[in-house]
Amino acid sequence: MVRLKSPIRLDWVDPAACSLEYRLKIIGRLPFFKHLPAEAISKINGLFHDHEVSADERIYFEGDEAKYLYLVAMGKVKLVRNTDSGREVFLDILHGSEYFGTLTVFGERVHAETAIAQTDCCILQISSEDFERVLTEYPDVTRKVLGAVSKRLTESQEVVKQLSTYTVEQRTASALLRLAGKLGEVRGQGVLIQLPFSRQDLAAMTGSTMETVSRVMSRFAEDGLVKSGRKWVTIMDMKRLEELVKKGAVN
Amino acid sequence: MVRLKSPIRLDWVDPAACSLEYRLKIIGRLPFFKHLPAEAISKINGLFHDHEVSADERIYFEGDEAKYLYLVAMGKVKLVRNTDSGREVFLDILHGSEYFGTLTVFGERVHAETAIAQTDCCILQISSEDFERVLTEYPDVTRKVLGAVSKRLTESQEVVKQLSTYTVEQRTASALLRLAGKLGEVRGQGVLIQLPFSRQDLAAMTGSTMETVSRVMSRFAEDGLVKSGRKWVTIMDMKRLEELVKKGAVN
DNA sequence: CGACTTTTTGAGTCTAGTCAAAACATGTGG
DNA sequence: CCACATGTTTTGACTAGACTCAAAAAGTCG
Repeated sequence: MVRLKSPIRLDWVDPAACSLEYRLKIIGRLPFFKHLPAEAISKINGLFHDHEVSADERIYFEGDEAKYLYLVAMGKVKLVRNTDSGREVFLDILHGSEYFGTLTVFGERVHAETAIAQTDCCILQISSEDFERVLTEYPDVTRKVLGAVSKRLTESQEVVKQLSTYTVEQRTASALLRLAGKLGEVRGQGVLIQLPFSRQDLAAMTGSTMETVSRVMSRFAEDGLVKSGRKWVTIMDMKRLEELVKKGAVN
Repeated sequence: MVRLKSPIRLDWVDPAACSLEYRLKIIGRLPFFKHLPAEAISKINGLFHDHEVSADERIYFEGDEAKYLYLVAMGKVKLVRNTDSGREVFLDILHGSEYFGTLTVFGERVHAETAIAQTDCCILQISSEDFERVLTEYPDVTRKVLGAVSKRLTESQEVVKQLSTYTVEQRTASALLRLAGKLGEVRGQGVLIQLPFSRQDLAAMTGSTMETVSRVMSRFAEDGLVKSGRKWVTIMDMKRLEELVKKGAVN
């Protein structure tokens, strides 16, 4: 079997700068703010503080007091839960203009998950009190936030279903498709997933182990479904991957 | 091994009647309405329609258009998702004064799950439009609803974590404790779970199979952790079950 | 008392986990 | 630009937890 040596270059935009203009763009793109007029966005912007985080740094820990709502301005953030035995369970990956952080406004006192910068990031944060003020001033925002949280609930339930009934192979295929849907970038024949993630990460996403995922990926590569290397994956055959998720076996 | 012959009687209150008084009590107990004054509750009550459902009947199906928000007035309702292969994945069990149904207001168009009456039930329902009117009239209700949905998200993520890392034994113990927390009733030495549920149901809750769950339950019974029979379970030793969830083995 | 469901148990198989070692990729400094 | 140090990925061998199929046993209800 031919092994590929880094056929694809991942090029990272180094953040380092969250200009005012950029902040406004990010905030204005949020599903629950995007319907607001420019002045409102500008006013809300004043309530956010920015904050650089380098790859692998923790933004907050499970159990920390939930004081802020965060936005990803640049880079990617992953949400995980740690088990008592130290294993990491992947919950979600976030990028441009997505929010995270369990807000006190939402009824929870502490963060239920840990947020880790998957790449170098620029993060915006707003305090619980300030956010509450925004909700009071713009009541329709609350409804949009409700929609956003509902959507995450639905997604989480989908993961529950998959973990309950799919094999590691199916879960892996499904995870790759989800990532491609969110972070995919067409590159020649395939779709490159614009995110550096290891077999360990993929194992956390699928509730499996590094070794098993590695075996699955090797099989996928042999069958021409993907190409991959150290911390990168390109999907070469979406269609067959999708079929595999449904039917549960490589044809 | 000694086998027990129905040591406990499950007595079911037959619904058949959702009196006005009872309806008001149910609606007023909802986490997102309970802070409202009696007149408001009474007014909101007028927007709800009641509706009897017998055990095992479907209230709505996954994929159905999401037109109503539902409340459990009497009885228990379970939420499941069906896999393509027909397997049932358990999501949640609801009883007195809990809501269900993905609302269009929440941003989703169709129900993501199927709702099944686990016992005979009395269900209250309100249309999407009417509920939206309530939200507009009482803005703080929206915030409470947000809290309720957030809580479910957190719970769902906990299930994801458990499915990813726990053994069937741990998941079974955890499921029993969760049920006991919600529906438990002290009976002599133990805590009876006030819900008729089969091994099949327990398998759906733990992402496992009837047979495996049966074996686990037999072991639990031998070790004096539970007593159980056809469609009922009594927990005899909470503490050891809890330890088992954490440590992962019967000491 | 049957007829029907649900639960239990057994035997065999397989998926996926563990432990361990080798192969490979990447970045650094000489 | 190469050689090495380090982290990542692959592969192998073994084991164990959980699934499948099948049949017997136990409850439940009319």
